[in-house]
Formats: sequence, structure tokens, C-alpha cells
Amino acid sequence: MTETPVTLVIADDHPVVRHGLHGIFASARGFTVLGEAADGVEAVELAERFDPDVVLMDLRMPGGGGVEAIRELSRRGLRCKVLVLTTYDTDSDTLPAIEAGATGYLLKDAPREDLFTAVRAAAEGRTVLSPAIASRLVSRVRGPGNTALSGRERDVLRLVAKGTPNREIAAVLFISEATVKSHLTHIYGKLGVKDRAAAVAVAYDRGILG
Amino acid sequence: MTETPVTLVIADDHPVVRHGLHGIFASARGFTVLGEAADGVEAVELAERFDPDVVLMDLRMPGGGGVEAIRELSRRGLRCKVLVLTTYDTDSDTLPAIEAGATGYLLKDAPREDLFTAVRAAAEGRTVLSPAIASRLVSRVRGPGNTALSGRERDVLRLVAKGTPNREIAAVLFISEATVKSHLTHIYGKLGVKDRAAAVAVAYDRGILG
DNA sequence: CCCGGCATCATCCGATCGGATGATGCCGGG
DNA sequence: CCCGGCATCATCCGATCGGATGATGCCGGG
Repeated sequence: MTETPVTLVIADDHPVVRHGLHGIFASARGFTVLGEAADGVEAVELAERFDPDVVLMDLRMPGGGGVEAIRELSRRGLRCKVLVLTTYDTDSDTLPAIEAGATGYLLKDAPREDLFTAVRAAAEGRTVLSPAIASRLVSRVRGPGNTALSGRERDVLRLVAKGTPNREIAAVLFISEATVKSHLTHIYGKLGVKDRAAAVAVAYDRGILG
Repeated sequence: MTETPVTLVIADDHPVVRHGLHGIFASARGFTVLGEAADGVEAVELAERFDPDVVLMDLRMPGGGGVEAIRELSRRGLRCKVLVLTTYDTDSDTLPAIEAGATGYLLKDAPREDLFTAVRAAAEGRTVLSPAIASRLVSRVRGPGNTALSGRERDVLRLVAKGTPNREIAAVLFISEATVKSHLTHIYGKLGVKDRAAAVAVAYDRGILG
């Protein structure tokens, strides 16, 4: 076993979290923290400058959100792996982040040992997912109400959530009321639901709205 | 000015956050961290044992949530002030925590200096609120859609969010359909909304549902 | 070239909703 | 003791929804 430490860049807009992560990894054997970034843009800069093995990336940051930063990293062809930091399993940005190229997820409330394991795994290119996230991915693939809504369907649903009646939705979107109803029928089918109120609820649960 | 440091107990289920806060306060002038707790019950124990000036308390913790712990602290007549740690300004538990006796709020992503200021202020018994929280309190007091929903109204709204028609809601709750409609009318008024779909949306936005 | 998904539209109609109006009983604070 | 909030109920009715059915045009993958 080589003793080469895993090199890290930490990107989080919370000073407390940055400090906490830095301390935990700095005091552990086998890790070297190369830098801390407070937003996505800075994270990309540091990743380019220091060429770390792993970037720990918070998703919600002002001035350059995590998802765009992840895209930018892979666009620049950097070799670093990105581990996304999430506060809750139910974070609605997790799936987009995977699509953008994240290697895995890290729950911020994970115990120390899990953090170490996850970072080491990510450094080796292995995908790291919490059970909850993994099962969400699976349920996204199969099961009822899986299909993603189309752009137009999301337009309609957003207006529905504001209490807009079908006729006004039609006016706003410059389509006929019949088309609005048609979209709604499709939305109900895709979300596995019977009326607009339930559709809004499911959309919130899945992070499609709010 | 006395040089007596402000004594602290930190209660958070996230090891990372605990570590970060501990480090930040330990390395600053004028603070002494007496202990760390991983849940509400432990927080109460430590507060009783160490008699700190301030308890930094996360709201969402397994095994004894923060709000109950705050209530328990004031019930036991401990002199310590409680500063609630929140991740987002929009945390729906913030108001209950104030009612339970919290002296103020601390956003976890606040800069170091704000943390210090907030803790010192709390130690002196001054209320510490972030602007966002303060404005929420204000808007809770006046403006449309302020009043909290009654228990029965929440029952109805929960069923509405599942797509239950009024007649079935009536059956489930053992009341007449007229009463269901009456509750709904009140819900619409309180949430400042015109139909069930929008009511569900507002309820999600405010953390009443989901 | 065919098929499926998307977006569009139309008609018909029973079901459900939401507003208006009015009423009763209980309870707790002032 | 009065009043407001909550919970309950009733009737009436126009407005809106949602399901059924059928149709067209476009586009992209196989």
C-alpha cells in the first residue's frame, strides 16, 4: 500500500462546515487538504490550480452553484472526482448533480469514518451513494409516476400551483384550454395522481416545484 | 470590562458541525467550550452539569429534538440562554423554538464574527435574530396569510394534498362535506389563496406539509 | 418508413368545487 | 357576560374540473 495521501479541496459557503471538514481531514491519517473555496467559481479555480484527487462540493452556494461548478470541472477535463455534500437525503439537486458528473454523495451528518471511506472511494473513482439516494435513483427508474415531466407540462403545473384556473393558464401560455387539460391529464398520469392538488403535492415531494 | 469568557455547550448531531463550531470558538478570545452533545437529551444533561452561559442548539436531532430540549431547559429553570442553530432561514421550526424559549437564532452559514457577536449578545440575554427570521416574525404578525392553521384545518389540507375529494375527506374525518368545505374556505383565507392546488403549494412553501 | 412522445385542438358531460349565506354550540380571554 | 375562534352543519348554484374520445402535425430514433 502506498502511503500517498488523498488530496482534497473543500468547497462550502458555510465557514463552520469548511472549518469542521478541514479539521477532520487534516487531523486524520492519509488526507491532505489543499484548499478551501466558498463558492463554485472559486472551487473550480482551486481545483485547476492544485489538481486535487477529490473536491468536496456543497450544492447550494451563492455565486456559482455546485451543479454548474461540477459541469465546469468536467468540461475542463480535470481529473479530480467530485463528492457532493448534502444536508438532507431528500435534496432535490442530487440527481442533476449526478448527471453533471459527480462521483458520489456525502451526507454532512455522516460519522467521521464514513467521510473517510467515502473520500477514499471517490479518489479511486468508485461511486459513493447513501442508501436513501440510491433508492431514490432506483425509484426514479421504475415504479409508477417515474417519467419526467416535459417542459410544457412543468409550465402548466407551475401555474396550477399558483391557483391559476385552466382558462387563465391557457391565456398565459397562448394555447387553448383543451391543450391545458390535455397536459394536465398527462401530468396526472406521470405523477400517479388524480387531481391538481395532489399533483402539486407530489411535485413538491420530488423537488419539481419549490 | 471583565475578561470572564463566555461558556458554551454545543449541541448538534452533525460531527462536522460540532467540530467546526468547537474549533472556531476554542481558538477565539473570550469563549470556553464546556462540552458537546449529539442530541437534545444529552444537551440538557450537559447544560445541567456544566451550567454554561449559552447552549448552541441544532433543531433537528435524532433522539430528542431541539424544541423539546429547549422546553426542558426552561422547565428546569437553568440560567443558560439557548441559541438555535439553523441551516436555512426558512426553517419551519424556528417559530416554535422561539415560543419554547430560545433567545435567538444563528444561521450555520454566518461568518465567524457574526457567530461571536451573536453568542456574546445571547449571553447577555439579548435576542438575536437574523433579518430574514425577524421579517418572517413580522409577516407572521400582520399581512395576508399569517394565521396558523388549526389542527382540523391541517387534517383537511393533508388529505387534500393526497388528492382526496371533499366527500371522502368528510368520510375519513367523520364530519359532513359541508364542514369540509367550511374548513377549506378558512384555509384559503388564511393562506391567501383561491383553490386547493394553491393551498397545497403554499403549505409546502411554509413547511406545513412535506 | 413507422412509431412513440410531445404539443396542439375540439366536443360532451357528469362530478366536484368554491362562494354566498346563515346557523348552532363550545370554550376561553377580557 | 360578551366576543372571537373553532368546529360543526345546511342549501343553493354557477364555475371549473377531469374523463372519454378522437384528431393533427412535428420530430427523432430504430
